[in-house]
Amino acid sequence: MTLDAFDRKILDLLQEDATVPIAEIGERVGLSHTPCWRRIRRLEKEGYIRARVALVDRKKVNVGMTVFIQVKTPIHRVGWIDEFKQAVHDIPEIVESYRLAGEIDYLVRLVVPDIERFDQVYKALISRLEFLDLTSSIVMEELKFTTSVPTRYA
Amino acid sequence: MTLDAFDRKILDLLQEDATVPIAEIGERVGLSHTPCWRRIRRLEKEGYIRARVALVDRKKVNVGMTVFIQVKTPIHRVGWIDEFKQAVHDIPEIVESYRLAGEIDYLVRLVVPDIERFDQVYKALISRLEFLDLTSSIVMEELKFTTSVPTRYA
DNA sequence: CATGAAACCCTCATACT
DNA sequence: AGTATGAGGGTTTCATG
Repeated sequence: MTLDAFDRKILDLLQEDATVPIAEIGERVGLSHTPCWRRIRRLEKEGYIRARVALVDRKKVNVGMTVFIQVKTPIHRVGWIDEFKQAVHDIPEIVESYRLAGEIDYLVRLVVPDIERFDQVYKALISRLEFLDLTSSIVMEELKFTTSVPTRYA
Repeated sequence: MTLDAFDRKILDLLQEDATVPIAEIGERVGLSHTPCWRRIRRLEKEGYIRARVALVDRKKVNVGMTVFIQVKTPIHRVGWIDEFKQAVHDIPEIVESYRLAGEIDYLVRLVVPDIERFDQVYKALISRLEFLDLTSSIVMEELKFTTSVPTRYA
């Protein structure tokens, strides 16, 4: 099933601010409240809207520092990948992790209060399993971070 | 001002699911609804809660592919940084961008439907401004992506 | 799809223990 | 912080055009 222009506009709005009342969403996209509400319910039911969450200000909760870790995996050891996934899942400071094609095997993003705390998390990670290489890159400035995904291809 | 255990629990819950009624949040954290509501209002007022948004399923809206671009900036040209920031801001496929300390100057994450579309965005980017070096890494697997930030340091 | 109008729940506010 | 209470607003549903 495909989305029309109304659906895309609704998603765009809700991705920016999910506190807007349905009636107002309707106004903005050019729909009255009932059909607008039906569309939103459909988008939720069919899984286009994964969740509605509160975004917390990182600096306010004292995790203003972001660090990326580039991971190279040790040569084939059975179970390593599962252990790594488990570690990534367990450590709450890790907010993103991806397996990449190319030189680097995994990329990890984590948020911490400061370098000291980062070092603790880092040590906790390398004590859990072995790595071929870990390269940490400290973030100096966040240019963009949005949870809003383009809907133009939907 | 600092947060207590109640505040942290409330934030943890709202970061995972912001549709839970206040009365239920109160139950879960061990507070009755009025004080719970007061805390949430305070957390919002003081900026701990930045926004409430809908998270859209990337694959459902046809941007299932994620690519990282590692950027090396050309040697000092006035205005380059501002132009780069503007480009990052303008391109909706770019969802994250950071300035790093170390070898790589900037890291960019973007979401697209497929390699062809990525190439279009890539070309659009390099036609806007010059770069010393761009290295793209395609994401094979997303191990973790959460908007939920640890509250243990708050 | 639009309009209008219910019924219901939740939010928000207040007063008091 | 808890309990109680009430007004208001938003959500959800339905009937009608």
